Amino acid sequence: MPTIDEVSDSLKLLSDKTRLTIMALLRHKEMCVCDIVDLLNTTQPNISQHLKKLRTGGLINETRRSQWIYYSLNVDDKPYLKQVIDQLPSMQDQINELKSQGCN
Amino acid sequence: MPTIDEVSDSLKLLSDKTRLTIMALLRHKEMCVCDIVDLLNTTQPNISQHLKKLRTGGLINETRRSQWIYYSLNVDDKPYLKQVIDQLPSMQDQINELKSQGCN
DNA sequence: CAGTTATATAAGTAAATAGTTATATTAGTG
DNA sequence: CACTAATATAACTATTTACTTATATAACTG
Repeated sequence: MPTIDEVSDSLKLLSDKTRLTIMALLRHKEMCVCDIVDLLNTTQPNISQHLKKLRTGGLINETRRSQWIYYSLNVDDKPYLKQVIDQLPSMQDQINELKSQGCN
Repeated sequence: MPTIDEVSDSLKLLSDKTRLTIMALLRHKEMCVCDIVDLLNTTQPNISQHLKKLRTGGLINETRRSQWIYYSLNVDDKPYLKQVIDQLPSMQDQINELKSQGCN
């Protein structure tokens, strides 16, 4: 059973619109920073900072593959977040739109 | 399917420690303001303001019974919050402790 | 190694937010 | 109606937070 502090910390991370959208994106597949920057309408440092918070908070994983750093969901150990994340709206359309271009 | 904005607004309400604790309390039973003030360690105006936010955000109901205003959970229309709220730690011990005194 | 791409970090700013103290409102009671 | 109890509102303050711009780091490429 998680503590109130644990839950509120996790929810604080998810309660920001930009970060929640990132989570909704990563639900589909792992992505590198430039993918996310292209999909959300904001700057690279902004995304980098949000990713760092999600990473530090233990909600996502980071793995470098040559020059790209890929981020992916890491919420299997937080069952109390499962339903919220599972029920985020699909971002498939936005992802498809981007596919024609691609940041790399 | 809720929108990102809906979800992030709800999560913002839940992400505050005081408000999340209030929700954890109301999971057990409806309570009036003075009950909550006694259980959490803070002031009456602080609780009143948090209750107002939860109320405006549609997460709790308010009903007056003579001089007391009782608050209760109102999350049945938000399935994406169910698991988070269901898995909040039990507050039964704290509630029992208070029962011996009672604010009214 | 010089240039370029991907990402992170730093520093600053404006806005949002939680909490406090003081006061208002509403209802019950003698 | 005066008094008290329960709750809400207002005004203020300190802190947090998201975002921006500028710069640093790291990896790849000719």
